Amino acid sequence: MPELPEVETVRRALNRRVRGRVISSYEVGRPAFNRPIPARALRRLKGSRILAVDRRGKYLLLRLSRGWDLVCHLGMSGSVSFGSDDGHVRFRFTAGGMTVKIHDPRRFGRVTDALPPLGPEPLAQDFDAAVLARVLRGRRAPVKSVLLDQAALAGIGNIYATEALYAARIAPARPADEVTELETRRLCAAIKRILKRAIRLGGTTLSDEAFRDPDGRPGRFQLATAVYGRRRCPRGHLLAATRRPIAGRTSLYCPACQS
DNA sequence: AACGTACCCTGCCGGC
DNA sequence: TGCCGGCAGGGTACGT
Repeated sequence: MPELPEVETVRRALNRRVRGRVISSYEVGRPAFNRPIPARALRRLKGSRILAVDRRGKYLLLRLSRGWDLVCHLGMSGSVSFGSDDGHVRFRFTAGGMTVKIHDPRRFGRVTDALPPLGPEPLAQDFDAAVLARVLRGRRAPVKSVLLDQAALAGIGNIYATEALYAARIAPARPADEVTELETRRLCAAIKRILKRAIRLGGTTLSDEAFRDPDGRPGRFQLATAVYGRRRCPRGHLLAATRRPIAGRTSLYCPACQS
């Protein structure tokens, strides 16, 4: 479920509530996530102070005293809550009297202590068209596949890749290394603009059961999408959905506006 | 190395 | 109304 803007929304709320607190207890759900939480992480959890909550791509990082990070990924259906949400709790901890729960019906989320290799951070100061050009260079795969590849570029998922490619007027199936310099500049600007706007709107909530922030509030970016979740583009063209998915996901695009 | 595919899970939705 | 297939915002492990 959550892409960069949703994770950033969670990060901010979490940071406000738990920074500086010491973890006093935790509980692993039964069943927990699909992948187990490493025992070495659980062993040193209790007694660690949360120095800050950061984010890298779609990962939440709890910066802990004793020099390590608890790394949380919300998978496709994960959410973080302080209070409610009593079903499907896969992991929870209490820090300074505040209980944080990770709720995840599909169990694709994971809690661990190390990050996989990740590409550049699209909202970092130094992310520009030259960096994006390096990401795309030498890749014959569809440009959308490369955007979704977390080792190439961190944080982008299907919603924001779809929106950014529409805004940059690039068809998702275009081979990445055939994207021109001008298009790369448009794509870079679109990625930054769209991610920032989505963060400002608190992320995307596609349905009642979908993403909520830790206080239970839905996002509002779904009201601002140009193509995702729509039938026609803003210029009135009928959108197409690729039956042959790109990178295992269906792709929505406007054949008239994107090439 | 880069790319495609299968797989991991549960819940919802539309079609019959 | 009820059942069933298809689909969903994620990553990972493989084979080529």
